[in-house]
Amino acid sequence: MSQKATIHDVAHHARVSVSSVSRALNNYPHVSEALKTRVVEAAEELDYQPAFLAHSLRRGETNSIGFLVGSIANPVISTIYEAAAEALATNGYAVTLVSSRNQADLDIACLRLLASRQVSGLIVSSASESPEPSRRFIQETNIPTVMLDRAPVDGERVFAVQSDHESSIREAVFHLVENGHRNIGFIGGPQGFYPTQQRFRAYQEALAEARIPPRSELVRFASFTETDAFAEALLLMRNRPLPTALIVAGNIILIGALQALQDRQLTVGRDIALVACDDIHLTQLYRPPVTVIRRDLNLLGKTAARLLLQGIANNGNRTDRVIKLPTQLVIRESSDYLCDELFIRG
Amino acid sequence: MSQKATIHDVAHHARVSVSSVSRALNNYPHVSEALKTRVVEAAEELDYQPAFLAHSLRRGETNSIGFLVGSIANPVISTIYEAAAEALATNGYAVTLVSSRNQADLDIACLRLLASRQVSGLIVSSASESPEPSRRFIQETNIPTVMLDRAPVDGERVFAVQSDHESSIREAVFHLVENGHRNIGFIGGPQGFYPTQQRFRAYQEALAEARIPPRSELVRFASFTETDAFAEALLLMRNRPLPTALIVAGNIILIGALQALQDRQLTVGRDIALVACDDIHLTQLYRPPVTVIRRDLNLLGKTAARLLLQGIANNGNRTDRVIKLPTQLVIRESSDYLCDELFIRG
DNA sequence: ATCGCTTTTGAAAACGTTTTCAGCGAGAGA
DNA sequence: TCTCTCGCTGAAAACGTTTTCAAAAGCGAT
Repeated sequence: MSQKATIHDVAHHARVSVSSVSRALNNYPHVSEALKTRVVEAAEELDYQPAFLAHSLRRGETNSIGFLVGSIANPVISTIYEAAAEALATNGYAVTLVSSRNQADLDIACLRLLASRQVSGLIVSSASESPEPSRRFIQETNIPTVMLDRAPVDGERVFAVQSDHESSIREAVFHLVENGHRNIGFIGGPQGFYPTQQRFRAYQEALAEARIPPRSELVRFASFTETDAFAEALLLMRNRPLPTALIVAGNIILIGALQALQDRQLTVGRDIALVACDDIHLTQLYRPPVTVIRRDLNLLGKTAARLLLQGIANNGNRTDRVIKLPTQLVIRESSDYLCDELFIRG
Repeated sequence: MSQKATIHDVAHHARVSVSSVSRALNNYPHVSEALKTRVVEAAEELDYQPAFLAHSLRRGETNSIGFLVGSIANPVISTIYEAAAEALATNGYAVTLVSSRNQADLDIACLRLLASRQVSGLIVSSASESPEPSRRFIQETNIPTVMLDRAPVDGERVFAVQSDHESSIREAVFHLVENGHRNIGFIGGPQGFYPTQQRFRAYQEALAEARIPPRSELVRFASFTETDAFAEALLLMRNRPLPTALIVAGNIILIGALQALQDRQLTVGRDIALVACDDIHLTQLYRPPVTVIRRDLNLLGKTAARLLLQGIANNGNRTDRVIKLPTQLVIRESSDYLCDELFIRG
């Protein structure tokens, strides 16, 4: 009673063999009612809990999945994590979380760690700009994997769940153009970062469609730190022409951008229109409230978990490989006004 | 090469016994240089990685620690997590994170899950209001545990790292009193929640010291959701007298409180002075910037990791049981003005 | 009664390590 | 030369399960 009871103790207590105990407790066929009840009673009496390690070693499956993030301090990621982890937990999986601290070169080490722990599946939301080694690793290790907001890797059992950044960015650009803006700035994350690529491309295409010539002085890319975003935003504000509107592609970037705007004494919603990505608390509470491209982070996490569980169960059969979830432009005061230049030009 | 190489393969390749391979790779004494180099070469050639499960099963130690949180979407917790996890990772530990979703009754299930995974240590930052079963469980399971901002449990190897909420709350109260406030409100988390208790007690004591009679109409407690905090804050604002200053004990609570203030058309820094806990991005970017009780979350996480590692290594020897980290009142515009009533009274 | 089939059970192998135990040389002391 | 120690190595046990294999038991049909 003081130490952990093993399956042998249960077998001894119930006066049966260990194999019978295992069968009885795992609901195998061909085990008599009498034996089963005796075993269950004995197990309860001894408070028997199967040893996870021995179980997994023999079974070759750990019932745990690895979650790789760039930083869990990012509220978007932590929300997705929370949703995915809940879904996974209800299916009996524990999740071990590792953070690469937004350092691309640490990604591969984190993946190796998780693989060496023999996780049954992988959810990857790392921040690598040039994920070649990681991609190859995932590919050849063949652990069922779902990538969050990344281009899917070629591989038997690699899935992806993405957000439809493009359509909402386009919508945002048109919204700004309609309000008279022609100098629309863009600050994104690292250029190799998939969501940044998607958003930037949509931004460019929408501008072209609106017959507004692109100006490189109006776009900047930052790393994942708010200090860097702050610096890049300041640089953007030093250029001429000054943007009358700004699309900020990322919630950490938004922090830096807002700092920069305050630093330059620019009033959001009057001097400059602002559109941000992801509806975090800050965007709602900021004065004026900031226009935002919203997505259902909860759904994103749940979908990732579902896809992964399917991938684990289906054992490589063909299912949907990548799912793209919708986004939604929520217009708030930060951008809901007519640009001065509209009148100047008009 | 296609499948994983086992220690037997290495032994065969190097023409030695498996036991020698194990000894050579684990730097045991009494192994000749010649044999060692041969083994190491063979291991590298086969890209041998010890099977985690077998290793842990035999060794009786998983080199992984469990982290229980109420919600990882709370930015304070995720920051602490990030710091602790980094320190643990550099010491060779992986951490499996489980969230009780702020439901006290789920705490015990989460702990059981982690215990069944045979974690080597535990960091607990759950939100249980009445953690009796959890406390008992931790106590009797005797896994080295550090509790974050909780009253330490009695147990051989249970530690705690806390923050000195009291002194800064006192300081905050005196700061508000000096500025002429006498109706100082307080909104906290659940009453059984340790940090709330500490903060509320300090609030009461400071008021008493300033010879301001306590008024129950000025204090409210909320759960961990911002919607509940919003509701409680609204209730507080319906009472009379209206507070001229408000201490908000928690970052999630702050969200709800700010929503309520905006809802009631009260301008922070003019109609009402605001002091919040924990310096998140929002508090710096809000206009006016909000006065805050800051603590070094990074240090908190690192300290927890250090304490836990000591607890695991020392095997129950006496070390510091609880460490209390300093906090710091950072006065910003949200409270840095004189209260109107000062003049009315004066 | 014997045979064949099905259900039920136990013994033992297997998972991949670490650790214990014993054996084998070689050199030292008697 | 014989023993004793000491450094090194291999065989095998152990960790706690699951799974395979074989055997026993029950049972209807020949």
